[in-house]
Amino acid sequence: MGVRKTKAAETRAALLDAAKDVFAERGYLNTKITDITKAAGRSTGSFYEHFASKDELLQALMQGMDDRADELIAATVHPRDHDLSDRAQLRDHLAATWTVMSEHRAVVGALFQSMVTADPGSGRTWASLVGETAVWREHLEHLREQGRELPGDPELTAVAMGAMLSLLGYAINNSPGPVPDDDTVIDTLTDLLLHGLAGPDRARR
Amino acid sequence: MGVRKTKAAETRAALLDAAKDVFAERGYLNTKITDITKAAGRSTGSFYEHFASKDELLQALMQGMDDRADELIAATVHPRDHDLSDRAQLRDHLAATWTVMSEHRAVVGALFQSMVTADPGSGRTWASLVGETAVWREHLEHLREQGRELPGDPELTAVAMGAMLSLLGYAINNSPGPVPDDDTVIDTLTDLLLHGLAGPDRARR
DNA sequence: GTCTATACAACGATAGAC
DNA sequence: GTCTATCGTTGTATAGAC
Repeated sequence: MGVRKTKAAETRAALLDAAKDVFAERGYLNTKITDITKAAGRSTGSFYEHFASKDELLQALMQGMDDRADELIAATVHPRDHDLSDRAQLRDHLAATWTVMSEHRAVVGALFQSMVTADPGSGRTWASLVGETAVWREHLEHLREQGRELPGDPELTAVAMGAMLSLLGYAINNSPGPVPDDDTVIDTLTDLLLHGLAGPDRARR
Repeated sequence: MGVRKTKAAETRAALLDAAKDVFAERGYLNTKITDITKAAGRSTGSFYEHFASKDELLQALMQGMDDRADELIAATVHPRDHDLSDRAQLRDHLAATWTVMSEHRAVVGALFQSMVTADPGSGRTWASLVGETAVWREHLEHLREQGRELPGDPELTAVAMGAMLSLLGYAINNSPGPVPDDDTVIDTLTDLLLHGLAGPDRARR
């Protein structure tokens, strides 16, 4: 790789990196282009050499996150047979999602803001949740095909779970005060989603 | 009430009403002051005679919604003893929340956008969820005092439930495509939160 | 109280030198 | 590719007439 390309790549990387910091601090929507360039030590004009807009930069950040997330998911979870009604497997899935959200909270937060800000008529929030939870939906469909009774439609159930994780994650990751630690949250969500409020003993009562 | 006060009240009401329509159409964040005044058939200057800012108008809308919501909740739900692990009672609580969100989706959507847009460091999302789910938390604490095992800390559990309802409601209320109807959603959420993915029969397997 | 007209600030985006 | 300087747009908020 030539020197010119290297320098350009460095600037691009610097902008992406600075954007993450600034997004974490002020939020995506409140961040101006100049906030990013200032934090990166570059000029306004230079920004547009690499990104057409703030939104395009966000897409690039998301791409980088997805790449690593796919690795994690593919490597950690996914034994060929997945049974979300098995405690260990459900917990693994929730933990994987939660971990990704924690490790990339700046990007996740930015995407969340971007999603919620979209034109109401676009249905982007629903579409986004459906996409994020596609794997869970497939697992639930698989369970249903095996004759297991589920709370309801697999897609709706998966989306509901995703909604819970997403907004709770956003709330916790952006809370300054005392907040439950990751393991506590994951355990609570696992039990809640596995056996509900009635708990595992209900049939014996 | 004098004529002058009446006219002023009418303009105020017209602005509030128009704001709801415009928020529903474009979303709160994408709505400009002039969008509201135009829809209300009033002038820009007149707006500031009644509200200091768009945010203050939103607070007024929220106030009006809360008043009616409190009526509904107080009247419909709340037998002295509340048991969220009782299917009918859980369903009533979920249905009440869901109904309020549906009937006031413009205001709820606006509040949601406003909440998510807030400075990340403010912790407003977490605080807001805690506030909205205070009643559920109390019910869960009551259950725990009676020796019932719960998935986890009552506040965390209640907030998780609220997160699920809030984001799912936002997604569904702003989706143009085919989406599950209210009863289906409420039934699914009830079963999911009552018995989880494992279902009521787990102990017998 | 309500209107019209406008001042003013903020920000996105580009032009042109280096 | 990167910079400085600047244009143009958009939206908030106010001034002053009625």
